Amino acid sequence: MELRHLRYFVAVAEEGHITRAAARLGIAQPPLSQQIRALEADLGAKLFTRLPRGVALTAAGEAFLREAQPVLAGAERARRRAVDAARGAEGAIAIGVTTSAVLHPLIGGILRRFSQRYPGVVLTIREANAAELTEALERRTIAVAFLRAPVARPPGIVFRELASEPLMVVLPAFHPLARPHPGGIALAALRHERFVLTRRPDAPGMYQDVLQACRAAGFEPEVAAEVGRMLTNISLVAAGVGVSLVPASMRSIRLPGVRYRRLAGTDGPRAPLTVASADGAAEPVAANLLALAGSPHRRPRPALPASRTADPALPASRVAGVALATPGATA
Amino acid sequence: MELRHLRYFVAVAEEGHITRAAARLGIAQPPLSQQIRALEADLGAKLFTRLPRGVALTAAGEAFLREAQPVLAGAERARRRAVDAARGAEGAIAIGVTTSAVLHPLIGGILRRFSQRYPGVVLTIREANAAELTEALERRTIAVAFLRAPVARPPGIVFRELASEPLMVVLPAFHPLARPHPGGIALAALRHERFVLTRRPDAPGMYQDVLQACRAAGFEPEVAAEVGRMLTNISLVAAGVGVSLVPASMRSIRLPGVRYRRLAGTDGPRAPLTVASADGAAEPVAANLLALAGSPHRRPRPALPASRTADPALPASRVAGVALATPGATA
DNA sequence: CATCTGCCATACGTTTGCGATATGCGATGG
DNA sequence: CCATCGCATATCGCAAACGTATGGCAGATG
Repeated sequence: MELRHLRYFVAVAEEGHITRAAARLGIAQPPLSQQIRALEADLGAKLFTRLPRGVALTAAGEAFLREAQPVLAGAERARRRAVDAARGAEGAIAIGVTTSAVLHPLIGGILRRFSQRYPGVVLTIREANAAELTEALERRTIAVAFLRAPVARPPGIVFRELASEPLMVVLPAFHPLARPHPGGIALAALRHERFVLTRRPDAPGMYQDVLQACRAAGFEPEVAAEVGRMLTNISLVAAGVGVSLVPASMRSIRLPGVRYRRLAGTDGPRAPLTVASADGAAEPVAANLLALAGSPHRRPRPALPASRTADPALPASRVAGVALATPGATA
Repeated sequence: MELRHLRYFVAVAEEGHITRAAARLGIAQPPLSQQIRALEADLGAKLFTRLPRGVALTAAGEAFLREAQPVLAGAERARRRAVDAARGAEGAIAIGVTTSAVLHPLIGGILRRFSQRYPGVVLTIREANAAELTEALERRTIAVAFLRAPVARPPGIVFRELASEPLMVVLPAFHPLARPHPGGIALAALRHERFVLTRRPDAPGMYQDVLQACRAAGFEPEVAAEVGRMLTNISLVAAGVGVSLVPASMRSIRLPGVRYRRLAGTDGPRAPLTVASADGAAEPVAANLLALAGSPHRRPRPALPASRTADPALPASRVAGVALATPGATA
């Protein structure tokens, strides 16, 4: 028994007529008669009673028809599911983000566009620091990670910088420097401040970048606190522990008593935004997500003439409303 | 895409190994490789990643496997359902019975054995008089009918007498003839009684038989009441309206104040038990029921030596416990 | 480091069987 | 009674499925 037999049988059953069914199937009548008889012989049961004008289903034929139709539909569904899965339009993907990365509007846009374009994909998002995400990538617990600066570069994991943005000064509202500064705050003006810095255990990253920037400005910063997450920085600044330098998009965190101020100049320290993934044969779903991250939607391309038709794209500062599913376990 | 592709794919997916799957399928390895590749080409999606040792499912393969297995199971189920339906082991049948026929132990036994042997068949039983059942057979509303004496013989309907039994006298308990009669009651002893008879409008049947028997016994019976159903006979006898003659198996109706007495002699009037059905190409389910009715289980066959091993068959007088489903409408 | 082994892919010949064309047979309808 | 309709049968051609033989690549082995 093959699917062809089922297709032919259903056609004949629906037409009640072998010749018409053959026309509908695009084959001649004799082969169709043969296939029907072969099916009957295979089952050991007559499916049709031959009438003078056409054919009619027997009780066995009725029963077989009821089962054959779902089988054919199931076969088509199997094809569709496989194709969808191959396109990456169906399936699941687990990704990881750092708190500071997910606040960047680019990431929000990527996740929003991905979930819109591939509604059949279940997106699981885990939030952790860069070191944990890198390890999760190695274990294949997650397929893609969005983070700031890489803290390790294990083999088999590729990192690609999507964007970078300047660091901003975070100040308590009562701080003298918190008043508006048209040209931004010179880094050297912070030489007597106490700093709250995000600590990445023996690893490069923004911790080093900030230190180097301060040294370039001519002073060694005094560290008031070292924290594990950049969100904590801002809390401590709000508590008056000190000042800090955070990526510009962290402004989305609008704690009371906190002010964000630009740094003076354009050559100040910057925070990268990085996507990391296993190289090798990427799963289609992950490939789609990476493709979306690789072609930043409506990123201004200076070389091109501005002839592209503007569309009602979301303002870049808005964080997209992607549903975040946080799985319980880490392993 | 054919079922063969699904069978092959599932085997390879389950084995994780083309060569082993080929052995399991009883074919050589190259054709299996070809068929898998043909399936992949047909779907336009790779289903396996070729590993140095065996193969592994891709995401598309995983999705396809989840769908392919139910499809194969569904195909096998379709085969089974068709075969069962052809055997008459599955489906539905509507039959009709008269009240007096269904009380006969033979009918009870037939229905009990049928529902035991073919538990997959939904049995619908309708109760009506012989004329209505005959018409229902013509309309194909029912497939088989069990009744007493045929009242009409339309073309295309075949009647077969299954058995016959003597009529018995039904008397009120206070009637002088109700006391035990070792040799039975002679019909002539009823010459002065008033009779309750089952009327079949302008048709042959037991009504005529009773009249003829009385005339043969030398008297014209005085009719006290004519009723439509034999069950009503007994009610009227219990009410003291008169006496009646009913088939012996009607003794199952044990109304208070009613006594059943045998008729004297062996050549008295008898009530047949008849099965009626459409001839032509009988549906398998109906054919099975007729076959069961045609080979009366454990009917004593006088010509054979009595060497058959007795089994704990039910006493012949017991009416089997078949669930009766009475459909609402007649049409 | 060279060799061997295991496994999948490719090549090619054989055969099965599907489909097309031509025709026969039975029943129906005018 | 003849024409028509519809399924069955016969025969042929060809595509495709299967088998045998062989190549190629990557681990495993000594």
